[in-house]
Amino acid sequence: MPLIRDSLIELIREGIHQAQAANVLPDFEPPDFVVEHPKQATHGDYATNVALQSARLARMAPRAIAQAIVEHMPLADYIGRVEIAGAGFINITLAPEWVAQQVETIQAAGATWGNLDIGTGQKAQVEFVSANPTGPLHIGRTWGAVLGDTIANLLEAVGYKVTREYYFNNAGRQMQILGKSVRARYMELIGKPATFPEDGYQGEYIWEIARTIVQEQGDAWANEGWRPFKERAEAWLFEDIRNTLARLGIHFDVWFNEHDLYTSGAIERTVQALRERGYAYDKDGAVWFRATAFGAEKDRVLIKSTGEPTYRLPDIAYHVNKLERGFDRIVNIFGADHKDEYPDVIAGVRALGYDADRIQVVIHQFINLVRGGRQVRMSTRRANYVTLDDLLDAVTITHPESGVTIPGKDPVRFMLLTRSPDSPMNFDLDLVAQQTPENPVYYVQYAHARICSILRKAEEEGWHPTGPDGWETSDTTILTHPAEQALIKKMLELPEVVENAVQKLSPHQLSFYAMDLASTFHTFYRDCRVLSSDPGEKDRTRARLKLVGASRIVLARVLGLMGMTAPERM
RNA sequence: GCCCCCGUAGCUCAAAGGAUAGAGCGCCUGACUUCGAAUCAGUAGGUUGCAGGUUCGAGUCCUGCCGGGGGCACCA
Repeated sequence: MPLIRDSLIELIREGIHQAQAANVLPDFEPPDFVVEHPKQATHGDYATNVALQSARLARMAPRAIAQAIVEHMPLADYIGRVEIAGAGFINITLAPEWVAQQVETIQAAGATWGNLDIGTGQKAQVEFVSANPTGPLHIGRTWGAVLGDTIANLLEAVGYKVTREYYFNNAGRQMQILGKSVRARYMELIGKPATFPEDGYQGEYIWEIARTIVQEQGDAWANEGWRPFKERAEAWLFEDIRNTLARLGIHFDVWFNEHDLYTSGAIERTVQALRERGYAYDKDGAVWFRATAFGAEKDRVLIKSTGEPTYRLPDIAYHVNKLERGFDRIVNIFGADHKDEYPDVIAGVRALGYDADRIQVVIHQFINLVRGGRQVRMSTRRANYVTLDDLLDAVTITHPESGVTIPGKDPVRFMLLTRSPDSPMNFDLDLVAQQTPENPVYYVQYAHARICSILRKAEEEGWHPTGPDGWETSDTTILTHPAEQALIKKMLELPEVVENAVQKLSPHQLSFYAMDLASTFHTFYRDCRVLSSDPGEKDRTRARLKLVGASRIVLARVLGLMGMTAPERM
């Protein structure tokens, strides 16, 4: 079934056509118009500004246009009332009987509720995190991690076959410094003279890696250069990064290694192809990319006069590789520091004749770490950062009474998903430390736990979902109470929220929807007693249990899309 | 100097060019003998950084300015 919103747009377009055919409206091309959920409940469930948008084209008063559209648009079974209001808005209210019946639809869809057929049969790839293995993941990386994983979840929900990919640079100078840093600590541990590199990594983890090597090798590496230390450190850090990401609920399908682009010859082929097409040339001993051919201010160096490629070359080769793997849609999650870089990559891909429109980039701003009211600048090199592991430890809470533990990924993911990626974020460590149960994260989860509690209680009292008289088979058309209707309508919005979030690559809409849904459920809970021992209320109890069951499905689904747990008790 | 993002309630943040700018936290008031009070109902809190412009209509689009962040490499 198409989205109600899209279906309404069709009906309205048809209304315009019919009115034009009847000469009630003059001929004009219907403008782009929106069908949205009005802020005010008295304005119905959906509203459109089509008449206002058409006023100039039709040379008529908006209200008169609205009148003509309303009189000529076909009705559907889900439409209850159509009204003209204000300056010329058309307000549409859903039919209560139809709404009530939709509980059945949601129950039948189960865990697939909210899924759409946008990318069915297509392959998508999301590249995110992609931090170089020079240290543990810090808080600054967390936003990209959560954004990428949630966008991947959303793409899966709309039908794409999704590959989650982590690209890491293990060929550059930073890795060499890492190796030298570890080597220096190692030498110190086995009592050999060593000088720590001036620009070395100062974190405690360098000592840990060195101690690991001492355990494994004793002093056998005393005469080794930095290379084996770099190899061992890289492996150690990857283990660490992988574990940290797993705690966030993130699992990658592909760990793409920059080094492979060299060994496979992809780098060489990329330069060659650019040369052949006239987009690469030699100057001052370096190889340049003709970025100006694609609107850039100046050309960029691909290979330095020292013979080393700049980051641009492997990045272009990598994206060519992605496209050759046949992805229909490629999403990159970058921090704001890469904002001016990716146009070069896109240009490079385009220069080689590939369809760069398949590539989308989500840029997120930086996390501004605040402690004691002051900004903390993060730097891996100077070991001035808060690790994601430490953060996850700090926000994992166990409720003293129930003994239920809510993993740290829940508040972390939720918090990051209440921000638009465009908006810079202040992350106050003092506030994180004094986590309270009043956090909206727990508000949403509490609604789910409360639902589970009702269903448990129902079970105890003999109300079963299946079997003879099971509530899953109940007739829900009696659910006409305003709180029941409001709850069902809110659940019906999920597919639209998913569609919006995918289209705008803005997963933060999920968290606001989740809070809204939880709130609507809590209001229903207050107004509508579910379990009744009155024999005359049997049908109502069964129908409401079906509604509660559907609410659980939708809440769990949203939490799942956000990568959070849906606790049955807390 | 040039380019990009941001500026909305005390704080953290939402808001397809639409109707009276919304949540959460915090403040204040009330509600547990009843399916979970991690809840609910209510109060207070705003010149959407400033000044112009476009539009029937601007937090949203355009111009200028102020403030914060990011970039402007033969670093990644």
